[in-house]
Amino acid sequence: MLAEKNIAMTEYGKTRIQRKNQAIIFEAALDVFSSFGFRGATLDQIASTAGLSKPNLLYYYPSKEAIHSAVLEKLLHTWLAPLRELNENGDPVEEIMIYVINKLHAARDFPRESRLFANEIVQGAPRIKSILETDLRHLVKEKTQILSKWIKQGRLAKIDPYHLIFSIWSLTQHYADFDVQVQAVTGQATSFDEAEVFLNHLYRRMLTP
Amino acid sequence: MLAEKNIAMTEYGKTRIQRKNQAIIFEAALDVFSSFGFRGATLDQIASTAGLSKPNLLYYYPSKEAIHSAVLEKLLHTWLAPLRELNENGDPVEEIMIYVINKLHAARDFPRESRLFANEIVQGAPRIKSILETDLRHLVKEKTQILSKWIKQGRLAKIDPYHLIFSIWSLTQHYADFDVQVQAVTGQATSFDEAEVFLNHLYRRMLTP
DNA sequence: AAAATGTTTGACCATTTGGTAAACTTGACG
DNA sequence: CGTCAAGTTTACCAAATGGTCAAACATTTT
Repeated sequence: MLAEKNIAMTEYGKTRIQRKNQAIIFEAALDVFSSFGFRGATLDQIASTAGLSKPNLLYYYPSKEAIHSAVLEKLLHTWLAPLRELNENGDPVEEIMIYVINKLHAARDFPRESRLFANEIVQGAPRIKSILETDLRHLVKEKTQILSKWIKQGRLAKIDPYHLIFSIWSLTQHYADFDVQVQAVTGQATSFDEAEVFLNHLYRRMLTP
Repeated sequence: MLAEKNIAMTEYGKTRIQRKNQAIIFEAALDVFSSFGFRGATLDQIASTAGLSKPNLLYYYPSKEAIHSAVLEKLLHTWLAPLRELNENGDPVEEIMIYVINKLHAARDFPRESRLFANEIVQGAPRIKSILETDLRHLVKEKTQILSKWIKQGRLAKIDPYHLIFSIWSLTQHYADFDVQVQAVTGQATSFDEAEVFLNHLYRRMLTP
């Protein structure tokens, strides 16, 4: 019955205490997994970050894997939201700029989420490969078709739509994932305002037909 | 005397066997560390990849840390080489294009090195932060001054030189570090030729004054 | 060939780590 | 208030892991 309960709880907590502790664990896990990757993170670390005991963690989630999956899955959804909003009926360059800036702000506001992702993918995405190959792939395909249409209509410069999307992911997430490097090189806290100016210049120049 | 010997050997092997085995270990360690990160990698894994026993590994390197450091340090040197070649006396746009393409080819030809780096930095660069803050920082500063000069001379579009360099790192290494994602989304092996066309378009458009 | 030096291995150790069992405490509720 | 379920903790376990060591095995030197 423990198992059933835990599976059920993964999606929606039931009691007040369950809700609270699951949120706490979720936060702690995000913190630790994003800093150290799956194998680098330990249950003790997550437990102590959450202010709970290790067996107590395992009362709410059946295993380390389960915690990681829970965090990762919830993330995927919100992480892809900005791309979903790319609107066929808007102005091509402006629509893409909105997407770029949204992604940049996501990197600024949710760096842990970005790094969790980066950790997973750099190591071969063992736990989310299948999702990338289905959900993400379909979403991207859908959006590249819009981009291709715009290009055919002469409203967008002739560029490879897939590589355009990759470039947006890469350039925006870089400010979260490689933040240490950016800070080490500039000697200051990362300026997302500067980044915004830069990306604005880059994409307008590149995309205008 | 073991310790002394090992330290000395780290840089240049002495006997024939030392040279051979150190090269083998180095390769194996690069393989394993780049796939799983520092904590995700195990000595047993490295040993079996190298075709040696674990104690035998530790005969050549005093610790897991030491192996990792050795690999990482040797890498840093070659990894930064392309940027060093940015030549003040060349044509601005062409010089940058050469750098971009060199970096792209490095990502294509040395993906393990790129991923090792990515793993390290995503997790806060605990082992190379100091190098980033000194060597890398100085090198980048030097090169941004060249870029700034070119901009002032009107030979390059007005963009932030630091962010230009970040963008090059980000866009090129993306094809190595996030290769799984690229392949999952496109459904094919990553086409570096397409990437080259894309980056060529992007940077020429962006940089031409 | 003997001695000296270099290389490899099997057996072992201490610590860490994911996970469990059972006792104990707390809270919900009639 | 008393009972029962929910929640928490203490003590523990087995496997994995980084690392040691002395003995065995090779290779080179004399």
